[in-house]
Amino acid sequence: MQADCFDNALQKLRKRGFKLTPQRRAVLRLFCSDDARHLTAQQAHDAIREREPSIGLVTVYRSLELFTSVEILHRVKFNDGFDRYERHPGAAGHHHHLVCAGCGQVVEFGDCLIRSMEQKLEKTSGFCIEGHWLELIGRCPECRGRAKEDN
Amino acid sequence: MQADCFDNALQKLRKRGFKLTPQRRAVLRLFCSDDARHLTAQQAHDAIREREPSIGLVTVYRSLELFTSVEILHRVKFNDGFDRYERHPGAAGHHHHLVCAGCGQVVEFGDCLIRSMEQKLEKTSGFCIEGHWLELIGRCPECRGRAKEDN
DNA sequence: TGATAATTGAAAGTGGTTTTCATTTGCTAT
DNA sequence: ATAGCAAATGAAAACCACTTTCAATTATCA
Repeated sequence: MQADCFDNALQKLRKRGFKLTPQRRAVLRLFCSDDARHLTAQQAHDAIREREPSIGLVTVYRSLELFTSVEILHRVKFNDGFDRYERHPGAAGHHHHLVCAGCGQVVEFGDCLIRSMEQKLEKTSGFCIEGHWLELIGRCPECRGRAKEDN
Repeated sequence: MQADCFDNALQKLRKRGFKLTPQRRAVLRLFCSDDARHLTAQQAHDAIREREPSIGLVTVYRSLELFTSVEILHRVKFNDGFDRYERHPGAAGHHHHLVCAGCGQVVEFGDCLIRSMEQKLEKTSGFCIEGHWLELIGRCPECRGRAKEDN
């Protein structure tokens, strides 16, 4: 749990006139904890209910939407149909995701090689490129080991 | 309409024991036409109904699913929530999509720069990378012009 | 401390896609 | 040709992640 993360977010909400409810604090607390990464709304709801059993899934959805709109969180549309949320990376934190096809764990990586591809493409297509979306799918070391055993 | 495309697909279905119904022929005919690219199920249904008014949307979905499973078509999960289908690119035809944020038109491009990124990442992460998914979002020349006029 | 507008939770709604089920239809063996 | 049968179709209902509605609650401020 990073205290700055939590306090900065609270201040951001207060400054914009949003109410600081226990439910919103609970969602913030979760995403400011060190191990909360790439959570789906359902996963976040499950985690929060351990401390706050009465919180509704709908409220989690609404909090995630609100926090995304004020750039406290960042919404990532994964190809499995579940949106995921992570702390907003800020100006310098652009990255992509490597997802394990076996266990679903997610590893982040930078986008060092995409910019040059975009520049080439802008010349050949005439498009002005505004953003990109990259996801790699693979198998983590543990799941590769397990696959070998199964054979 | 490319005759080989159509005939090859029919033969593939027959070989695997699937029935050659008028509905399946109609879906194949559409996707073997030269201008059919990146169609959603709804778009395909609309197009097919002009010649085959009685075909149901459900049957189109089922045909697209079947053709994807036997690698006649390729399903692309776009971030706008609509799956799109295109002719299966075969061994050498791997590519990605550049989507115009204004009009939605789609341009394909090769993936020349991704392999080297993947190799680097396999070393640092220990993952065995099995696939990737890349979509660029931009604005085509026409939509850029229109945006200027509006200002 | 009370007024009030925002927030919450439960239930209902959305929209793309899939499943169910009764009917129809290609295909194969006669 | 044609009967028999499994596979395919169409319509309606179900699915499922997510969003909206609405009445009840609550954080904030005068």
